Amino acid sequence: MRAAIDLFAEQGYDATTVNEIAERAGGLTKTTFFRHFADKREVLFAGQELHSRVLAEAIEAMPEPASPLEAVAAALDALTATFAEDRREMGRRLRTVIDKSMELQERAAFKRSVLAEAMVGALHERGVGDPSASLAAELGVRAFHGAFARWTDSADGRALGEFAREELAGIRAAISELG
Amino acid sequence: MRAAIDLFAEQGYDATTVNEIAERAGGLTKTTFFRHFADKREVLFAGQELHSRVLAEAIEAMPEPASPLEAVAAALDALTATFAEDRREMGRRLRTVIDKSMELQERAAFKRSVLAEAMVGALHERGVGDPSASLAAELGVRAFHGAFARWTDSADGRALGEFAREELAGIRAAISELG
DNA sequence: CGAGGTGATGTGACTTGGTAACATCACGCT
DNA sequence: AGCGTGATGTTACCAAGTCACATCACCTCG
Repeated sequence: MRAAIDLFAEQGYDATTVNEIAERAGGLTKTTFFRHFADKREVLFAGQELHSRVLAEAIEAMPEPASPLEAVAAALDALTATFAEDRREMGRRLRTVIDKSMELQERAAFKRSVLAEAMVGALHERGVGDPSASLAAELGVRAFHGAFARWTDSADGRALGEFAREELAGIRAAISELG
Repeated sequence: MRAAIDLFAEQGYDATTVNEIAERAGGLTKTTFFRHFADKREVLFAGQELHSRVLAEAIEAMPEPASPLEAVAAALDALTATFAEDRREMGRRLRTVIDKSMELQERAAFKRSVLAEAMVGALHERGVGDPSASLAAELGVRAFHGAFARWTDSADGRALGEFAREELAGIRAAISELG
């Protein structure tokens, strides 16, 4: 993964070949790469099934009298807590690489929808119906996304969770102005 | 496009080759296919730049004292008006094909985000800030998506716009229950 | 009527992502 | 010493996508 992101940053995603990545990652080959990652893009998004699980479990673990948005907020707390400060720089580089490639943006959009889907499932478990469940989930994903962007761009040592809570608060406030 | 959707429905997306599509579309070749569509998936999503334009222009054309959600509602009216009844069956087949392929779902997610981005841009033009603009846009996209699904599954002759207005109303109602 | 231009298509060669079958090697266990 | 097992390599293959060049139909203009 480090080899890949380095090469993507240096030469761009399209100009980088899977063989190059494998080679830089310690003299490996294409075959080995594809044993670890389903496709070339996935090297930048691997391990997100874990994020889905964290979100879903946090929602399911929420004590009963909780509103959908409260459950989602708890899920964001659980997820953001897994992002230590030392992943911030890597996240920033990741974001700049993704921003330059439509293919990668496409995968990112899909991954966001998968995260949302995980939360929707968990919310359904607790009896939240649609469209409330999808709505709460999408707002949560949007909050996380915005928080991640601000976190990776930030210089001070504020934690990702702090940004996420701010984003969610901003969203809740904006909702009333929608008309 | 018809050849492609037929083949995808018959054999699945992965099992269908671009050469087959081109061949079925009147004895053409791979090369010609790629002159019309940027890639294999795009054959199912071509022409959506038009949708983006319709949405954006409707929002920009909205008289001044309109809330973000009112503008988005107008945009949905404009877009849904372009979907005549005779596209319903095609839409249904499109949806069942996409539902079976992760690759196609990925492209669909991306296209949704592009539509949302178009509305965000137009809302910004009229001075709507963030996160209100993104929020209104995403709700609009979600409404359209839900409406499209119900429309393609429906048997009666109700128009897509009718479903869209219902979806939007449902979303507005659900917002207050989010907590 | 014929010459040249234009747009859509075909051909062939190429790169790369991605898959599959089989071979190899290192390691640990018994 | 021998036996699995997991990670890797090799080779061959298919299909997506690109590119340069050729062809053909059709249209227009002199």
